[in-house]
Amino acid sequence: MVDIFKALSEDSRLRILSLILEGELCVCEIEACLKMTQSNASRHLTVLKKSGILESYKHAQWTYYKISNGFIQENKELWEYLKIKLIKLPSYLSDYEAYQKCKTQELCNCNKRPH
Amino acid sequence: MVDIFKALSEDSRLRILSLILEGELCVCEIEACLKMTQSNASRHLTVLKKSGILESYKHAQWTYYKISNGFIQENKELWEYLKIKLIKLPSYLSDYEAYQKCKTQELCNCNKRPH
DNA sequence: TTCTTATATGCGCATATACTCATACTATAT
DNA sequence: ATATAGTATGAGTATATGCGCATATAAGAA
Repeated sequence: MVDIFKALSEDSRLRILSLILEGELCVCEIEACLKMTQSNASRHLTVLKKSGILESYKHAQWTYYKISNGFIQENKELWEYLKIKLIKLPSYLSDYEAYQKCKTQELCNCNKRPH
Repeated sequence: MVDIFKALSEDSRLRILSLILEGELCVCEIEACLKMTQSNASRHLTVLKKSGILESYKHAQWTYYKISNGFIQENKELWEYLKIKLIKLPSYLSDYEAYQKCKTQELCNCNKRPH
């Protein structure tokens, strides 16, 4: 329980989650949308994964992160809370715009994703 | 949002909350039930209050802390989550026993509380 | 093979957090 | 006024966390 809250108690990680609500993302997309360094993006995603909130799979060079089904099932109320509150973050509007741009610009080639 | 999660990302503070679910408590009760130093108890309660999760009132020498109504109203889903999960903490059983003992032993005179 | 791309991680630094001890503050009791 | 009880907070210390930089690893492309 503490691990989940620790993972959630950082601005950058909440911003990451607010975008992952829209669907799975790879590290380079986070890096581009949220303008953070690659190592920083990777570390935050690792924290979120270790807490059980995210899960990941690899395809080619890319690691795709998405919300863990197990997390949703075991933390229904918290998940509902996050869905409501994350899109109300002050950063969300501009982050979501950047996310839309990323999608059209295909900054990395990760749109080759299997799903 | 981050402030709430930061306040929740510490074991002692979750234990404090698990007891405050039962009703309001003063600092010396936390101190006695959870066997922490007075300053430690006070600081954790201050963190929880600053995050908006707890509110407090003073009566005589005592400061009583309880869940903030505003917090409950503005964070319904999170509050539901906490009510379910806090009593499942590994520490809860023995903490709750200590809490019961405190109540009967009247360790401090704070049972003179107005409510 | 060698080069490129995407990701993960070791290291060092700066800052944040939690703890203890001592002390200040506040309200009551004598 | 002085003593006592409950609480809050400053100072110092130890640990945790987040960051950038450099590098390692892994998978594809040329």
